[in-house]
Formats: sequence, C-alpha cells, structure tokens
Amino acid sequence: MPELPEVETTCRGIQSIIGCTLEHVIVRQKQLRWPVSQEIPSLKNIRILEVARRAKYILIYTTKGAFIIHLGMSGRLCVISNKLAPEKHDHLDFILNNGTLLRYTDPRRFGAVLWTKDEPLNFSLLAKLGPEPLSDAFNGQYLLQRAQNKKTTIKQLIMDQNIVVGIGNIYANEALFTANILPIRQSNTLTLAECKKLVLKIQTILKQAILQGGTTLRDFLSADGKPGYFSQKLFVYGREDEKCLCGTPLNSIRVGQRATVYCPSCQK
DNA sequence: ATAATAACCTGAGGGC
DNA sequence: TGCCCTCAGGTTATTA
Repeated sequence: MPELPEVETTCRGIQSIIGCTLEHVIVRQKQLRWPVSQEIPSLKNIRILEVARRAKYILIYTTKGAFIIHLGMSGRLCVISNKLAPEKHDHLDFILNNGTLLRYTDPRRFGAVLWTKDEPLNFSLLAKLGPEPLSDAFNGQYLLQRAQNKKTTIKQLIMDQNIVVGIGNIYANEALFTANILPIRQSNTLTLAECKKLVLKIQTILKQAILQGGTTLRDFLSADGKPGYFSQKLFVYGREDEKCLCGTPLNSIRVGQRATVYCPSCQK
C-alpha cells in the first residue's frame, strides 16, 4: 500500500487519537517484519501526545516513549469503535479511553510495530534516512551530487531511502515519466537541469497524490475507510498494455526486480 | 565499498 | 473446482 502520500494520508487520518489515553495494546500476531517490541503488551495508561510521519514511518509519541510503525506492502491503520471484532489479519489493537481503538492490519506482515523510550528519529532504522522529498534539502544540486560516482539506474537511486525518502515504485515510475527521463539511465549521466526537473516533478506528483488521498490500487484505504483517488491520474504505472498520451505503446521492463513502465518516445 | 538477488509473507488472478 | 505459476505501494540480509 504505502508510499509517502499513503502514509501521510494515514497519518492525517488517525490524528483523533492525540490526547487520548492508551489503556493497553492487544498483540495477536507479533511475527511481523521484526517481532513486535516486547514491552508493548505490558504498556498501560499512557497519554498520546503527537502523531507524526518521517519517511514511510508513522511515529506515535506518548508520555513514556514512542511507537514506530511501518506499513510494509499491505499494512493499514484505522481508528474504529472498540466493539468491532478483529478479523484474520488484524494484528494489533491500541485500546483508547474514548470507546475507540487504533487497529493495525497487515496481510503480508512486511510492516513493523516497534517501541522506543528514546527519540525515535535516532532509532537505528531512522537515523540514516535521506531528506524528506518535500523539504528544501532535496533539490537539484543535492540529487546531482548523490548521483555522481554511482552505477545504479536513476530509478533505483530515487527509490533508495538513504538518498531521498518516501518514493516507491508507483511514484518513481510516474515522476520519471513526467520528467521525461528513462528509468534505466545510469544516474551519473544526469545533468543538473535534469536533476532539477526530476526533483520538481517528484515534489509535484507527491503533493498532488497527498491532495487526492493517496493511490488505491488494490486494498489501500485511508484511516476513515475511503480509497485514494490518485490512481485516476497515473500516466504509466499499471498501464503496460496501453499507449502513452503521445500514441506510442508503453514499454514494460524490470528494474531491480520491480515493474517498470515508460514511454520510449517521451523519455530519454 | 558497491551492486545485484534472495528472503520475508499472504492473496489475487490467469492458464491449463 | 483445483493446482501451479506470477505478481503485488517495501526493506533488510546475504552474496558476488
């Protein structure tokens, strides 16, 4: 489900938990990407102070520490009535004091629910992440510098969370299309002008997707159960058997084991 | 040190 | 209907 716009949508959708007291957490399945932190089942009556996003991680700050949550490929968070019975893949419930609970669902279990008493931004998984794509730190000069001396393709570079965070397979395909750059270009062949354009297109596409509530391909639903509408605006992703707007049939290849679609005419 | 690729899971969809 | 194969918004661990 989740690239930056979907995680941001989820984050905004669960803001109602701020100020609530977390009475306790029910863990039904602790076997996720990493085991659910051992301390979590014994947490009792702590106040939720803030909900924030860093990269594709959702951070829930409390008076005693912070939860670090990643949605993996198929994870979901939603705030619902505490009377709704859990289903097969509902792995954790965060029981709140106002009759609701925050439920974590994840069929493929590639996500993670971790706990730290310290500042979560210093947590090992978060410490070495690249800049946020919508921040000033992510600009053409920066991307050009990071693209030097690298043999990887430009698509793999922008999906590398140590270079820039938040971009996954959908938005990498879309941004490269709108920037007119071939996904398989070796990153060190990009000019400054191309880097600037790519940064701008990445930012534009992410902002648009956030406004639309993210992209729903199969099963993404925001915290209030609504789908995202950005899939209506995808130019190349998932359109491998169709033609580009210019009339040229789109090409479909694999780059770093990920489905990659591009227009051989519009992208150079 | 850097770059490919294998691995972690479940479910959906297509072909036979 | 069922079985087998491939694929899926991600990221780390292992190998070359």
